[in-house]
Amino acid sequence: MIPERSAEVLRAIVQDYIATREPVGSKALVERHGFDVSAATIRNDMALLEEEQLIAQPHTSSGRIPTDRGYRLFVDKLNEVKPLSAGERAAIEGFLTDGADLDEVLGRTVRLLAQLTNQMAIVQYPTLGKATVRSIETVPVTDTRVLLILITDANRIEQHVIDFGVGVDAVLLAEIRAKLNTLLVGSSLALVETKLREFELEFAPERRGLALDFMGNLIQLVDANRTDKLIVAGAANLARRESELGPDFSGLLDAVEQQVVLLRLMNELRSEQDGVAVSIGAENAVDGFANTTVVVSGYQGEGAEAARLGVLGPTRMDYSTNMAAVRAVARYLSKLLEN
Amino acid sequence: MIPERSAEVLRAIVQDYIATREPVGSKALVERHGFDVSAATIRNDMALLEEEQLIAQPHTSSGRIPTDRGYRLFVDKLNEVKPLSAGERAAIEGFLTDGADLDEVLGRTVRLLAQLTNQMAIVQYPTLGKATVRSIETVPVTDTRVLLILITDANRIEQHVIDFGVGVDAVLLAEIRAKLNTLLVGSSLALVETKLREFELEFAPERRGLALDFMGNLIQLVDANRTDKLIVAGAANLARRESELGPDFSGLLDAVEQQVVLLRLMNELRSEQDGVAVSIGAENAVDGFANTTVVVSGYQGEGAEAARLGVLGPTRMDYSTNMAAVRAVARYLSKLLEN
DNA sequence: ATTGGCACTCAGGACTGATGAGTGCTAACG
DNA sequence: CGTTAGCACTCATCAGTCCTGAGTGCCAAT
Repeated sequence: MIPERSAEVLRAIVQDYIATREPVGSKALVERHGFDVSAATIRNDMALLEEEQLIAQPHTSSGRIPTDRGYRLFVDKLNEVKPLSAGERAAIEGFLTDGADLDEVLGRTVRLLAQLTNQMAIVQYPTLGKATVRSIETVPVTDTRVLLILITDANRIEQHVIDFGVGVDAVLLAEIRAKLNTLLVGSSLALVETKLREFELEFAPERRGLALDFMGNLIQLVDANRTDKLIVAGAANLARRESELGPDFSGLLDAVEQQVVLLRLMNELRSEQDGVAVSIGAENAVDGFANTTVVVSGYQGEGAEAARLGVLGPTRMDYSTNMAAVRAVARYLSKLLEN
Repeated sequence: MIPERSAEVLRAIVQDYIATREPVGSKALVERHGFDVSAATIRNDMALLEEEQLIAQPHTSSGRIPTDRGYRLFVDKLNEVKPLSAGERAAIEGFLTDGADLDEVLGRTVRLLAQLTNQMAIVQYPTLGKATVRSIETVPVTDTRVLLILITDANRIEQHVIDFGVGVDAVLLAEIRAKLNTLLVGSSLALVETKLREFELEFAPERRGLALDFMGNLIQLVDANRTDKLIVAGAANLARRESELGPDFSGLLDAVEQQVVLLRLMNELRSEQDGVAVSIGAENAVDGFANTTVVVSGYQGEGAEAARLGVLGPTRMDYSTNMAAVRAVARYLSKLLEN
């Protein structure tokens, strides 16, 4: 176990390093943090911390910086998530007013989070695995094309244009739609595909072409709903601190654009205390993320499964502020979506 | 007027500079480009080019680099847009297969363009000023919410959830919808707002609340359509060449995220020869874009007004390849959208 | 108009020594 | 035993110096 004062020293090192972006030495530590011991004593503590691999020296004759493990201990044990300032609370409430449109709400959320933390913000769309079908609608677009609309009880609406290639018999289409509604309304999205597979045979052969086309597209639509989707804001914030992000900054941007790595990262993080999870540096276990930290929290929409939101920045970030902001925004968003 | 050989020298300088990213000197020029004159002669030509502000010296004793004006002359007069390689053509055709969904097609397009040019790619959604209303549909979502759908003859579909706050009378809603369809089908989007304003009074006072709400949302939907919208891909390509983009790279990313500056930039560019327009460095007249070049071309969707697509990169870019790629992708996309 | 020759400029690399922040260790202290 | 003062040591950083070589501009000769 690490003695009380040594832990205090670690906390001081992390705080100073985050503030100044310079390795911090024993003398500066005593001066700036009012320790009642001499610099030499602090040095002994630092030797201990170094043995535990919580801090490291960039060069032999330089001060110390926290390691990933050091940040981890700081986040887990030493860091008190400070409450947001009144201004920040006001910003959240002002920004996240109600709006019927999910896209719009999430778009505002992600920009708010980026602005609040000065990091890159990420919001994952609610996954719909547990949502159920409320209704299936069709709207003719041209004589060969039909807009297929899927409405779920999570108030989410997905649509897709089907191009049948040939002229569509409106009556037949209406019949198919009615049958599918009867079959599917109220059932969970996860079950739609199996139900449809069983249902195929109920159509007379001469109608089957159209029906199959229809159902194929419906399955796609459901799948599209289950595929996770991210929106991102504040790439510029990342660029501004590029030097702290290691050599492969463009690879990072690539990963963000591809989304797949980010999704994995967010989904692997199970939130611990306070609903906020943090993954630091090498813990990310992804190429190019060695110098980045991801702060994530979950949020819930009505009916929808939990999804996640968070920020991404250099390991040398302000953990207090960012964790507080992520937590607060996640809560507000959950509240907002419940209406 | 600039003599034949001097122009040739400028072309050689631009090509070498783009290839090597180093200032190019007279001797290297003679060696690599088979000029039949001595280095001293080339130096005289360079002195002339410098007088015309087409090239400049970073340091007194260094080779020359092209100025914005130099690039401009190169693009206008000296550059032959080279045809795409067979592989590139294949990539375009393979990538841009048909798909009924506009979002999807444009998304694929922008990624393709980013990959083809190794720059950041931008695609503007087709503006709908000249499109006409094909139909207006409504789909109930909950008892207080209705999905409003606007379908235009440009095969574009926009939808928005209206939250009436109170329970909706389905019959009344259907009536309103029918009336609006009668009124608006076939009329251009630009006229929708005026027509609606005149129409307001035709509803009996007790029905007016619902109708006004409905019509207000419809106007918003049309407006949303006229507001230009961009999608972007390949930010990582930009980051990879950050050093060439001047000091304020993060400002650039900011501008891209805000979109408004980019939109202005794209819309100000009127394409000249070959349908491809180029704006170089200071010509952009926007803060932070001093070291970037924007290559833009227009494309047309059926019925829709021309929109634009292009790439953004450092002034020191491969103009031939990028102009060719932008032109080719714009053409393919136009062809694709006509179906 | 072109060319060879030549003096000149200057960025960049290599080397130097001084500075100072910061360290680890040891011996003394309470 | 924890703490402290003292001290020798390390090493990044900075400024200064010198050197080299690529590249130039100009001039007189062709």
